[in-house]
Amino acid sequence: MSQVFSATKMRHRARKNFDAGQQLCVRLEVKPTTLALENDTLPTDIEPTEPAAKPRIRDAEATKARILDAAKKEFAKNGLGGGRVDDIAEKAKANKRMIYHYFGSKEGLFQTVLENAYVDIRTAEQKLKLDHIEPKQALEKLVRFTFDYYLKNPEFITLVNSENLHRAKHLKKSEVVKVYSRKFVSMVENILERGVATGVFRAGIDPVQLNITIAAIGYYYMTNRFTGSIVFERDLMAKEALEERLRFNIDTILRLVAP
Amino acid sequence: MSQVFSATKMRHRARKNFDAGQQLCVRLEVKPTTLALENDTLPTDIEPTEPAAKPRIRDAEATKARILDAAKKEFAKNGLGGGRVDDIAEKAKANKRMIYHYFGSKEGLFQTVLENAYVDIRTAEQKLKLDHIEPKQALEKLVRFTFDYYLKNPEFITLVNSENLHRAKHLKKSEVVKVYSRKFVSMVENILERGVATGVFRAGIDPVQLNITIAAIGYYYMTNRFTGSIVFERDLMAKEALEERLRFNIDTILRLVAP
DNA sequence: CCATTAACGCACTATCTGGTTACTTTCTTA
DNA sequence: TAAGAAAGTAACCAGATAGTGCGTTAATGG
Repeated sequence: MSQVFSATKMRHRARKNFDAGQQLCVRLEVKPTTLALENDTLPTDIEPTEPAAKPRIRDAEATKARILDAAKKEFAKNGLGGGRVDDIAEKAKANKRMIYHYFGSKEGLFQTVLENAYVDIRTAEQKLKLDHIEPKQALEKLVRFTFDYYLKNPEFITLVNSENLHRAKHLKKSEVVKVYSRKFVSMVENILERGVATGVFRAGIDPVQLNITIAAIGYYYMTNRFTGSIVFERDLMAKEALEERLRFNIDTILRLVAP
Repeated sequence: MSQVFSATKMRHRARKNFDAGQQLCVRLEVKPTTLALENDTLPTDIEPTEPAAKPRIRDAEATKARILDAAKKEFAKNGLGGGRVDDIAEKAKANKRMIYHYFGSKEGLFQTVLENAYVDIRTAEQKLKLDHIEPKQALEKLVRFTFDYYLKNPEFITLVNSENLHRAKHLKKSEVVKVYSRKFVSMVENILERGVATGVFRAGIDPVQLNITIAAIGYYYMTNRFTGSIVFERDLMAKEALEERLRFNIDTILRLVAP
């Protein structure tokens, strides 16, 4: 009857196996985890899931990181509105209070997650060092990278979609993102200029429009992979389908910039 | 003190200006709308928003339509998870009970809204009669239509995004959508074939890939109009920006299919 | 004109959910 | 090593929120 659970587990149970009118009583019987051993003689049917007094180590940075990671997954899966703070805390193996301590609110947490996501992709793009590669190859590499990045980081797409549903109110506040974006645009601008000079690209192409198009042909394919697979009656995520799409995308962009 | 509200309004007030422990008493004093005039001498400060005993007309189809319209707006604005059934009922000037009567559940309502959205765009596409136009012009017309449709019906985009967040579980159940989609793909296929025959298009282009690309370059621009305006530091929704983007898109597609 | 049916509406519930209060425990440093 | 700061925790709450039971009212058809 009086099995000992960790307090967290208990709360979880109380929520799932809800028995109207009793939940409060059950909760109040529970003692904090660390005090559990103060009770008098314990029954023998206790499972020793918690070997001894676990020497809990404190690490603010690690906890923050775990929360951010869990939040990224949760928001990516369910959006900002559908994401649950309780679930994030549980997945991060952190107390919900910590989330409010470090990030202030659910929206504050979302903003940090989103900001990090943008910094991540922009950083990865800078690492490509496209300025040092021949223009045509640089462009192909960028198309390939963009497609692969969306493929391997589908959370990025879902987070951005969520943010657009909220009219970019969180991103507006971020100054870092603007700095990174400027660098990115000028990178593509540089490729175009070099290509025009060599005569491999035609002149007069707006780097922003080109950027948008490169992102679009990959982004749309990924974000609509579920409805797309139904509408077009083929598995858009099959290996061959992905390879075919990437080839098509590279072809599209190279034809677009060709003289 | 004893102002007369419609029962619906009253409920709304009770929720916003919540005063714990009193809401029930307030509610119970309220009489149904049609009985409001049975009360004794009315105070003079009543605004005659409801002229007399309104002869409420019954129309199942009209009510359903109002619910669907309100639901489309609500789901488009807040997603499936963020959309509120109470708000839909209020906006539709219908009772929440009717939503469950006609659509079974929140998800059932969403599914109907989504299905209608797909049927709407596919119907509009069929009306273009692209089979009877010269291939090059047909393709340009399709690119233009797609872009304009997204521009004028932003709900379509948000609904599709929401559906993809839920891995297309609702669309999977819809047979109508598949039939309409098939027609659409074969329409583009026909344009391509005719163009190849005339020699204005190159051979070997997959109509599905072309379709995806045409959709992508418009869809991405619209769905990311908020974050995009920040990242690229220009108002993507300004008149000139929209015109420039459309020109760029037409150019992209025509260069893609050119021999 | 009456009775059946279908449209409509109110009050209510079980449960969830973001956020907070009021602590305890561990770490750091003076 | 004492004491303050920082990290961590459980319990709790007010206000939503999807969904329902059951009664009322208008249309319909015999």
